[in-house]
Amino acid sequence: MDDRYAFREIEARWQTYWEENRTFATPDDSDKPKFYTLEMFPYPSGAGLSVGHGKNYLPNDAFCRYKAMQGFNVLHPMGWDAFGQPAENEAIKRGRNPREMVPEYAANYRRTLKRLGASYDWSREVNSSTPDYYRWTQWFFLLLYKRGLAYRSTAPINWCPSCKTGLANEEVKEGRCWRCDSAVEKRPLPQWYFNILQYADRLLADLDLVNWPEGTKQMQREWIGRSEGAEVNFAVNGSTESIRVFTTRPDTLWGATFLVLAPEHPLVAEVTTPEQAEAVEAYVQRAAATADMDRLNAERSKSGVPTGATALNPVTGQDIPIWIADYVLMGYGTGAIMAVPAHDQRDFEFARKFDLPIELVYSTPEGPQTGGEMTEAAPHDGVMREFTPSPMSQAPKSPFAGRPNSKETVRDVVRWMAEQGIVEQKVNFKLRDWLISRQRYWGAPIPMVHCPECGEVPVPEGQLPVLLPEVDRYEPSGTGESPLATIEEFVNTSCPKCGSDARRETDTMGGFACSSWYFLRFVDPHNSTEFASREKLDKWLPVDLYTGGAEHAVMHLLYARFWTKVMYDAGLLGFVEPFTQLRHQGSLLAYTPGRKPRGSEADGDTVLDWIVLKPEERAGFPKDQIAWRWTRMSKSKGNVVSPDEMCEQFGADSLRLYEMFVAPFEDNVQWSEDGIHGAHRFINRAWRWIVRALPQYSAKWRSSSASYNDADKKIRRKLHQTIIKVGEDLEGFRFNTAISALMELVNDLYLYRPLDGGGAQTPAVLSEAAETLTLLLAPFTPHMADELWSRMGHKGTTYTAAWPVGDTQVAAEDEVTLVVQVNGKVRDRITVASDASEEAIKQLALDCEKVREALEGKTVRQVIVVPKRLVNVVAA
RNA sequence: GCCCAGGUGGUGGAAUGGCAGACACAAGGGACUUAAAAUCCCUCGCGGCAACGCAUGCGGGUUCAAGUCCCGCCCUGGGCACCA
Repeated sequence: MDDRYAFREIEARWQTYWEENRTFATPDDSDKPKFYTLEMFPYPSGAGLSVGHGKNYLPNDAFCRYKAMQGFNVLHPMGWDAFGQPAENEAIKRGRNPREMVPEYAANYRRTLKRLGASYDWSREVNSSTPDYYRWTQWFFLLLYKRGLAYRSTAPINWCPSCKTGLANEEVKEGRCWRCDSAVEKRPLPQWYFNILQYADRLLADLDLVNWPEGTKQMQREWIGRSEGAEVNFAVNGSTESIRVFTTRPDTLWGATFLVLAPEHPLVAEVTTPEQAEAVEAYVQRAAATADMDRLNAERSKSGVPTGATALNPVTGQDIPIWIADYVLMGYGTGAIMAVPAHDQRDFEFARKFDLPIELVYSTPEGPQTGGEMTEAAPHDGVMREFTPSPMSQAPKSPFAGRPNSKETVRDVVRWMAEQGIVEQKVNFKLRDWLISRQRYWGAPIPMVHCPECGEVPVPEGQLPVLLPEVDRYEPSGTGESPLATIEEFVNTSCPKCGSDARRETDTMGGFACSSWYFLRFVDPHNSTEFASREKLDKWLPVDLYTGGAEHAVMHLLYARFWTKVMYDAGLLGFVEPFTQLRHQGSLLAYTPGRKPRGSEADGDTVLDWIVLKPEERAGFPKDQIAWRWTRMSKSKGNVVSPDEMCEQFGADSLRLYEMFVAPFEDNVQWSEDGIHGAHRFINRAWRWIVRALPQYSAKWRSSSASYNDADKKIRRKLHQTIIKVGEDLEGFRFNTAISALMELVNDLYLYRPLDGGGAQTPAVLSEAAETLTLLLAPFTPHMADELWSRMGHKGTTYTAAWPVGDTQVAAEDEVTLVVQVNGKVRDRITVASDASEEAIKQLALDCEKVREALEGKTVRQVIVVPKRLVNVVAA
């Protein structure tokens, strides 16, 4: 048909127009209120942008356009998370030099985003791997160093044998590398850390300040893992040493019948008796060899050996044995525990296995009275027994006999024990310091120098950036040193302090350093004297709305919060939380071929039950052994659907509309092309209706003195209801229902005025409807909207047009249809004026023939009238 | 094991405690067409000729009224997992 929407031509035209007119460039000097929104920046890969990215970018783009039309000065930038493991692994896989690959791939992403009609201000584009960017990443490293928040330490770290680098705790998921799923190992290496632990309390408390999904906040709370308790010293018999333990249940100290040290505990060798030395040594060796993943498996049965030593329980005066066991972790608390088998399940299992005494601190009259009668630990039951200190003990008699096993008792006991000097109150966190060193090439070099005279010396700010040298071969070595260590010209330098020969630090920073501040750079991306001017930071930040995947809950989102707080403390920023509101988009899932793992791949206790078949593997793979599954689209799985194909076939507006309509923003979606036909059809339907109305369109419809007939009133009611509904839905990020409201409107418009031009013909109404519909569509299908807007004779684009205002008077229904129920079952319907009185409605309902039939032989007990909804006649 | 989401037609999904299935997709039938595409019309939860009855993972409960609230299960997805 001649009036089909010519999307190829029209989309290209408006994309050119927007570019040439810098439609989306954001001025810094506008009087309008600011709105800063951001999608998590992607790393550019060779597979290009996927329709999966669109599930995040497209709805937020529609939201930006809506905000702009509402009169906000919208900042909507885009950049590239170009440094770090993801980008480097991609380069390795493709045998490319990342230095050349990244700009090429980024250009392809940018091209695709423009093709989707995304409203980014490209003049603010940043790339974290360029020297003018990473100069400031290094500057922030030095800031942390100066503030005592960056330090070097040697400890067993998480090592990915495939990526050949150390990983932060947050980058280990179920014992596997976040990038390649390899089982991580332990390796002792000297590494740089950021002291995020020092900010643990504030990271926890300030979660209350942000509008984030509750689940994500909860994940951060659990990751931080704050735990209040106390530390207790146990004097080792026949030694001057004492063993300090952390416990959250000091009230059960009376039931501590043995101590357990982690195998790595520094006092193990010290306290072990000669008779036990051999067994202990063997156990320590075995524990060191056991993969961390296995050690963390709670299902495993307990193991351990006695050291032969004993310690004094400070409240009972008893000597209790000291054991070592791998269920105690060196990395948490003091690396030693007091075991209370009666009230802790882990200790109970251990005591049973090795026949250690179990002493009850709390008991119930009907429950077990001795440890021997217990079948499991009782952490929360009973009342406290009486404890009389032995003559050996310095401690006074317990005043808590009879108290219930409750939080209040714990609190009171801790206070009392602290007063007695038995314990010291203490808070512990599960959070560990952030390991930032990577033994990899593709990252920001850590700006430190190791001088034989002065020790570690920071590179002076004036010498930044420490440039990443250009190399031919950059693959990780696996030696525990980064490839930079072999580049003499890079390594050899002079000490900034004393001038003697010195070596540069050769590790680079993990990519999460770059992404911990990129949202600041967008406000002043070309500043060469500061990371961003304070004036612009104050104007734009914090980010009002941030969207991205939930998988970053304890990685990027935690790190960025930490850096923000450090910068606040340094007086660089005036806010403590970077992202006021956060939303997570759902993923697009692709139907992906896979196979069962082979024997060697199902290692450890974490069972991988399915492995993706890479496209190259699939060719020769027996068809009947392929197991198909829905998995997230990702370039590593080779199951990416390109938006280019969709734009070619259906147009960007169709793809935009479809990705927003198919499901709620947060939901995962099984990708299929089926639904996009519907979106495409709708666009044509809307286009055709508006185009046919254009001959009668007048931009001056507002001042028309036309009187409205019933059909006019009805369609205007629907129109204004839709304006209100779409606005509300957009505010709530409910793109799918906003679009369905627009579809309803278009369906009604066809009833008002069919394509053949019959039906009602009030030009003012046609004009109002055509114009309003165009503007309501603009956030979703901006190319079509701008084309229609210009055909209506308006200058410029819908991006700068005003969002329609819904008139509640016009939208109000004058009549409503009520459902009439008898005992909850629908029997009839009545139509009444919307302001009808409750009495009148009751009477009408009772007069219905169907109602009278249903009431035959019954007595009406009650009539419930729900305004604008229903009438329920209760009868018996 | 613990913590979060979630379970609604053939499919995606919609429903401030108030008509379950809006809006779409797919399917079937029809119109137009030489034909196809496009477009338009009709049908479309299950059972029943119908009146009606039954239906929101399962079992209870609260309520005049439950997909929605409460209790107990089952299943799926995500996160955490010997953190003392």
